[in-house]
Amino acid sequence: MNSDSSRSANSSAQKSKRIRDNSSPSNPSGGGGNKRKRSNQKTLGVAWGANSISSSRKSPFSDFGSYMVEKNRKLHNQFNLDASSASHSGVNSGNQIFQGVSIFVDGFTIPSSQELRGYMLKYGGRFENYFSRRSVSHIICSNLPDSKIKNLRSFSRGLPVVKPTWILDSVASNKLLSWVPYQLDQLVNNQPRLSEFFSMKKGPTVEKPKICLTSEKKYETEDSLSPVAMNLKDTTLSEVNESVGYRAELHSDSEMNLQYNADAKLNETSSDDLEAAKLKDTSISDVDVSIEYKPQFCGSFEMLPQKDADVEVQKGPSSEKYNYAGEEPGIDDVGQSSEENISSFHGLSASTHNGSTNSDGSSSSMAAGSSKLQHSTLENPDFVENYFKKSRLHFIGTWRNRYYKRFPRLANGSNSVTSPINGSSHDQSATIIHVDMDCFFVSVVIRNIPKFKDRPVAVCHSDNPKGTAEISSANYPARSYGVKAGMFVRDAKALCPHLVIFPYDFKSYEGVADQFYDILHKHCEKVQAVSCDEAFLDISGTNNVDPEVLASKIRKEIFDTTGCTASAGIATNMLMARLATKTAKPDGQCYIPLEKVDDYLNPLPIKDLPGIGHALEEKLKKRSVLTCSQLRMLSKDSLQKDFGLKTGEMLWNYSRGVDNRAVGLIQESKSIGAEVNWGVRFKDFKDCQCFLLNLCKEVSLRLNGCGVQGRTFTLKIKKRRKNADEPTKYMGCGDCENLSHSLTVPVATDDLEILQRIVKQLFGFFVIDVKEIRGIGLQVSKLQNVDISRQGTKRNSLDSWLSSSATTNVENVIGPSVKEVANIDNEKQSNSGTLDQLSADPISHLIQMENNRHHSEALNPVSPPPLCNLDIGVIRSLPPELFSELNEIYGGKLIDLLSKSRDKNEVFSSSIRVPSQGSGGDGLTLSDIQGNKVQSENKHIVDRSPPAQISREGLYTMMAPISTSGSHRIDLLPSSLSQVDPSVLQELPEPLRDDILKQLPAHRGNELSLEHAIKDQRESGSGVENTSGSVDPLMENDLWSGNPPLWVDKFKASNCLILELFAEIYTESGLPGNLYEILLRTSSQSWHPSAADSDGWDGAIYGLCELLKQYFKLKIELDIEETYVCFRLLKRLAMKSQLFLEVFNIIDPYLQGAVNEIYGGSLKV
DNA sequence: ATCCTCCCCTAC
DNA sequence: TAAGGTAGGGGAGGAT
Ligand SMILES: Nc1ccn([C@H]2C[C@H](O)[C@@H](COP(=O)(O)OP(=O)(O)OP(=O)(O)O)O2)c(=O)n1
Ligand SMILES: [Mg+2]
Ligand SMILES: [Mg+2]
Repeated sequence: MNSDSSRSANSSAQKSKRIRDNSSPSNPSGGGGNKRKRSNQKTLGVAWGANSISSSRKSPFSDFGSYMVEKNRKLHNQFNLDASSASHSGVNSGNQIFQGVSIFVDGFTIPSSQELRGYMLKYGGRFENYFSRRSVSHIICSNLPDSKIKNLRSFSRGLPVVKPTWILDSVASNKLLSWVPYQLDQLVNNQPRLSEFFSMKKGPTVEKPKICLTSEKKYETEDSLSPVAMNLKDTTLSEVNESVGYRAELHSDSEMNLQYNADAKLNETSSDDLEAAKLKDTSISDVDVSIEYKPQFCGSFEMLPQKDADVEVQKGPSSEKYNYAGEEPGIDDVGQSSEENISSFHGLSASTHNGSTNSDGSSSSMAAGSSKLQHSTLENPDFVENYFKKSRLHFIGTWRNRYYKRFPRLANGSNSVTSPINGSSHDQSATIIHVDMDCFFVSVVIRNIPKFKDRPVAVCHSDNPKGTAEISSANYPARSYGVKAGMFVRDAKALCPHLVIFPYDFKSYEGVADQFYDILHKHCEKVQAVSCDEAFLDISGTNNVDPEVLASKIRKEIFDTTGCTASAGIATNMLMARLATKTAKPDGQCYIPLEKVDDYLNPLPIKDLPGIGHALEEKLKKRSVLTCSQLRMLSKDSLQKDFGLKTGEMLWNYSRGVDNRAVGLIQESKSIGAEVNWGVRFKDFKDCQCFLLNLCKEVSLRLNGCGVQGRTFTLKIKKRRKNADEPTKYMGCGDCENLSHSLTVPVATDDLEILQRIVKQLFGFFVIDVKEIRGIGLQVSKLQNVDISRQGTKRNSLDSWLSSSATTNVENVIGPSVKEVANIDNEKQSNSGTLDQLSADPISHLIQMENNRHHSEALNPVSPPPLCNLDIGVIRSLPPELFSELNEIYGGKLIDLLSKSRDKNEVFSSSIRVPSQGSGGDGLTLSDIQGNKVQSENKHIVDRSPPAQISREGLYTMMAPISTSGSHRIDLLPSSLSQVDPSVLQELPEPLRDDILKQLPAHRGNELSLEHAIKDQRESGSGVENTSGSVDPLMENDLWSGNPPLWVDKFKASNCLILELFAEIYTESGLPGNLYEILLRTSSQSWHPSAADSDGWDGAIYGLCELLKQYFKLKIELDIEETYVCFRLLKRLAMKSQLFLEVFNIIDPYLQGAVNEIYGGSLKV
């Protein structure tokens, strides 16, 4: 038995309908019941998530989570160790050669940074693991690549870059030598660095095949629904008779004449009745279609409102394939000539086709048995382009888009479903009409050839009695032979040798569908389109209309206008109306009043309920549920347990005739895609690439046509199942595994090139031999309107740093903050100016000014802050271009400011360590301590390992989520308030200090020591040493050291996205010391009393954001942990599609490259 | 809890 | 020969 029965409803012998292609005879669990078997072959696709496969990968970071744990543990230990040793030996005993010197070791050095660190520590200097202009006085490095030198220049202006021998020589001579002779000359060693890992060409692939194998094995044993088991069931007509007989009772008398009786239906003699009915209807041709409803045939859904786009689209490769619209849908172009050769497919084809879709010229030219691959993707580069033109499923699948184009007002217009319809949906007095054309495709193609109406007719591509072309639609005489849609033509012919086959006529379908909907809209406001031949009408409000009369009227008008019959069902909800239609067919109508619902449903086979397909039917059959009455026996709970919450409820409701859906809503589409699962055969990767390109073009055009862009891209691949037979169906896909991977990028796009890049990346996620590919699809979701997304990018420039969420009014957040800062500045100015650090951000102001320039109507004009309010550190760290621009704005005074400030660095570093000369004792901030304790092992990894050790894979793995189980999180923060730099605390505004102490009622006693420490700090500046020795466990609970620290909650409640995310990330895995340092420093620095700011937190937020900006920008090169944090932050921003670009645009270019690569190159165009 | 990914199911 | 597309709903299981 061939397992490839896919979606074709095959011959009566293979009645098994389509389970899954792969259904094999022996899985008792049934097709749908299979537990989820995920392919294990996902690889980079889960880079952003799921560490599930990390164990199967070999990389230095294969287990980043435990790595972090271990590292943090070490940090802690070392912290304690060094803290104590520093107070004893380090500070007191050693020669303070390097007093005031704070070095940052960049890149590989001889001696190692470890050794250098040792020297610094021993001789009174400082060693920074992270570069910060504020804390570092000298950069030590042996060699750096060109690009790095350039970077260094731009933002470390003024800082000496010195060779490590300076340290050694100084130690040797026991005094601090001038660093000048040791300045790094322009040598470049081109040492491989982290940044190069990012650009490495080849991703890791070695192990994928292995993974793949296991997944295949899995699949071997799975599935296996027996197609044999479930057959023959519905070939019998008895069922039908039964239900038909039953439904006769339900018919309201008035419609009896239009009814197509069950007996007749199943009877050869039925054609007479049919003819009679038809004639009857035809005779009543008094209803004329008003002109205004004449179809416009603008069918092509890819047409854009804008001209340019339109033109562009028309030029596209597939510009015409969707144009199903013809000049006249009319009852005109009949195939009179074909009347003689009733059964001649080609004869009819010739007349009906009349040059519409055709392109037969090419196909007939082949003739030569140039192989059956003629129509495959092989040897046919235009395959994609041509394929859809001839696909019926494509036609009906895309019809809705064209419909929406015709009636755009329905999208948000009066049809809104909200209150009135919702009300009526639960209202048992609602009245719903469902209308569906009878055997639509057949009806249309024979609508003007009466003599075929009582003969068995089907629409199909092929008349070949041995062919595997599918029947699209069969008329009712044909159905009496058992011919059904989806069946292979050879099976249909076997059942009904005289079956007449007509070719497709998509243009006419389109035209008739337009007429159909014009009529519906004329009679009812609330029309919900289901498909090109089917719709729901909600006529609940209209009191004076008899639903049955209305339905009758509509049907008659449809027939008069189109020459095709329609059937209608009337009931109190959509479910019952639809069931009624089925009963009514063909050419009839049926009303099921509320009180008849139960009687109607009880004997109804569950398969007849919409929503129950083959899978559910089989599952239920196993529970001996065949009819609705049997289904009712099951409790809702058990249904929900077995089938899921929603599905269970649906089953429970439907079996009782309950359906709460409301008619009318056109929801904006959630996804757009294109796929081809026929004729797909590749001999090599090149074929595949070409196909993917065409698919991308197609999708890009469709996105364009709909005026949307998307962020999530899903590539679907049908892969020939192992050991699967050749497909039964000619050029079919046969028995396949369905695989998919998706990628969500930060910025919505519809751009072909970007699409290609994304798809290329996605394709790489699969591990697959292209020869095994039987189908490919690309779907785009997370759609956004194109003008909205454009707006978004425009709006996103500056302010969003402080905006918290999409729903937050930017002005509410920004406005006050900016203002507040201004206030703060003023206050400080009037105060003493001792610390005016960080008050304003030149970058923001620059951008703001830009905005003002371009949009004179700028809401919040802000003039550049007074010179004295500028943060020198920030100014200095600006890239040269920005600096000079800003300098211009300030009339060249910035340069002066810079040179002046060099002498008095203290101004903006009172709470931070002072690079030179630290104010007396150079009080250790907590983060200093921390920083010094940080082992440089990460630096080693970054700077010294051969590139191969940090593969891209390692990077991805690193970014994978870390287990959040509590034990994995190690607090990087100091364990006690007493470890906090007193100077920091000193600067805290009263409210906060009070707040802190209030939070620690049990620790009141420490107030004294706190005060004491502060006092000490004031006098001698060596507070830390004094206090750090006496670690007080009672102080555990303060703002910085709680568990989680208080600041985490504060951040989470800060209404500032970035802070929230940082808090999240911290909660999951801790933060690198340097980031923590920034948090700490910022919180204290930007703390300013303000009337509008009850607890000062807003100031901290603002300050932190500013600092983060610097952080991202200043970083010479992030070490692994920092990279990790940055990635996690970026990933979250990308997911939320907020602030991503703002951050991305200012991060280190290397990092940008890496991120861009992760997003398939969708970022830098 | 809520989201996301990777499916499966359903309908035309 | 033959054109097995499209989109939404939803579930399982994992990440957050
Ligand atoms: N497997 C299928 C199902 C449907 N269609 C197309 C042809 C149908 O004519 C049209 C409408 O589908 P219906 O389910 O409404 O079927 P018909 O209109 O053909 O018959 P019925 O009288 O049962 O509505 O969609 C198709 O090509 N392949
Ligand atoms: Mg129909
Ligand atoms: Mg239909």
